[in-house]
Amino acid sequence: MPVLLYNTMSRKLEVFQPIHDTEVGLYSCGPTVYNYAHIGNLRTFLFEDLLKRTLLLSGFSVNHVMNITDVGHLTGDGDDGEDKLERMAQKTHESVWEIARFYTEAFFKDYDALNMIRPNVVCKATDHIQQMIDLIKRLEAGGHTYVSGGNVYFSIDSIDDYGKLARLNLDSLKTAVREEVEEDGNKKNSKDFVLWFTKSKHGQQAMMWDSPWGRGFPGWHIECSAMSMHYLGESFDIHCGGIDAIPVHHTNEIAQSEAATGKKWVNYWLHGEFLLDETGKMSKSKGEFLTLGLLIDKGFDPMDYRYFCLGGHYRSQLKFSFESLATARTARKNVYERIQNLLSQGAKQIELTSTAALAYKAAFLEHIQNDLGTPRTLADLWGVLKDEALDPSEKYSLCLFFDRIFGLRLDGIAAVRAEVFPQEALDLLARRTEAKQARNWPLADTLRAELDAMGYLVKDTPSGSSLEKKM
RNA sequence: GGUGCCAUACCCAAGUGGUAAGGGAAAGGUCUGCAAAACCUUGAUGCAUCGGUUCGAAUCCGAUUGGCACCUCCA
Repeated sequence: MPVLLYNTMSRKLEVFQPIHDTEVGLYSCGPTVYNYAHIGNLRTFLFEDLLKRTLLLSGFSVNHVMNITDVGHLTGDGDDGEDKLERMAQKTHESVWEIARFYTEAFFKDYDALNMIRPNVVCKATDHIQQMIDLIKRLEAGGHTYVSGGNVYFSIDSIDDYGKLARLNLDSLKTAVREEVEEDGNKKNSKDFVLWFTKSKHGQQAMMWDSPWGRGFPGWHIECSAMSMHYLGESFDIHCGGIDAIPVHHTNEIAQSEAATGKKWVNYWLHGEFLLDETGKMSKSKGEFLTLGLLIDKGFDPMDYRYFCLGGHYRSQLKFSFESLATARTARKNVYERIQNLLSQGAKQIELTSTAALAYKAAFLEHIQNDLGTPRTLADLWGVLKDEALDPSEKYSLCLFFDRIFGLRLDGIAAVRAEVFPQEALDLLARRTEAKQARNWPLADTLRAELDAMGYLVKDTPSGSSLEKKM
């Protein structure tokens, strides 16, 4: 079955066809490691994980490359831009290397907690300075660069299709420079961008390398071009990232990559939409800094956030609130409980053969392969769980199949809750049962309240009373 | 100022021409000493407003209103 993906370049749904048969080259713009990732950042990585899982389930092999931006990510695009890592280093009095390392580790901790499949290659910008210098040399040889004020710039007027991804209207952009943004007087065209810095107004950079243009550091955009081509070749299949990368970062990547090779660089561009909070766009500087760690501190499981993201389509803005997250948590727990019940009924993983089960599987594939229709597949999941015509093993097996996309760790659910209750709680429960038998309702209710205060829920069933740990 | 996106029930959210997925919340019921839990049932005659195209529109076109994003580091 074909996989349909929305390509930002064409603004259309396209049938996905890799360059090499069934092998897919996938590059995703990784994190900037000067701070924790917030849950909006993580949403984009979740979308990429879903994409990768969909390709894998569809029979492709995926070579996934992700970069770590540990240098050159400036707060501004002019030659006076300050490096985010440098600024954080000044604030915390740690070295930029320590900061980058710390937040890289923190990033992958979140990555694993959200059950995302790790990339095949994780590459740090600082390990690939030579590839960047080589690429700049090629651009220089091709007449696409100029040196001004000590920095090497890419000249967008040296190519004729600048801005094709974002469909930029260059004339109107030139006149729309905002007042508070200081113009970089070194640029011939205001949309030109820096490939190599040797000058920065903001003191000494800790990270500097020798280059043909002097000791300095690379611009942000060149890193993705250099590393993606290094690992995936001069033309590859998919490049993805957040929607904000379209007008500047990806636009500049395309310009320099295609100017250097003279070839079409990437065939499919996929972008994830933003997660919004109550005030609009989520940012690290405004309002509550929402990290996965904060969610966990508030009692949520990373899978709650994963389920929450599954509920919205990746190309739509999604509104985050703790209320919505709690909704997702309840829903997710209900799924887990139903699966637990299936296991209690003796459900096992089997090969699906019935017409009904195969129909569910086919519908699921159709939905996920249609531009990652995760909200629809969640509905498929509920349809399966509630369908009386399916037997427990069929339901369970379908759930596990679906989970190859969902990644909700449904395969880790055990048949019975292996919970051990403290003797104190069991004693209280026993006393309550006695009280009930003696029809001493006030005492029974008091004991129930005590257990509740201890964090245990009492469940009365026809076969007796039992405890459950409150979640 | 320029560009683009969106507007679906109490909330979140699918659905791009054929008569409104799903989840949560809520209500009712069964059960219960009473609760909780569990299980069952119920939900938009309508998809911001107005007009148009069509046999037929939430879905296409136009206008209006409202919200958001990007153009500046940002996932």
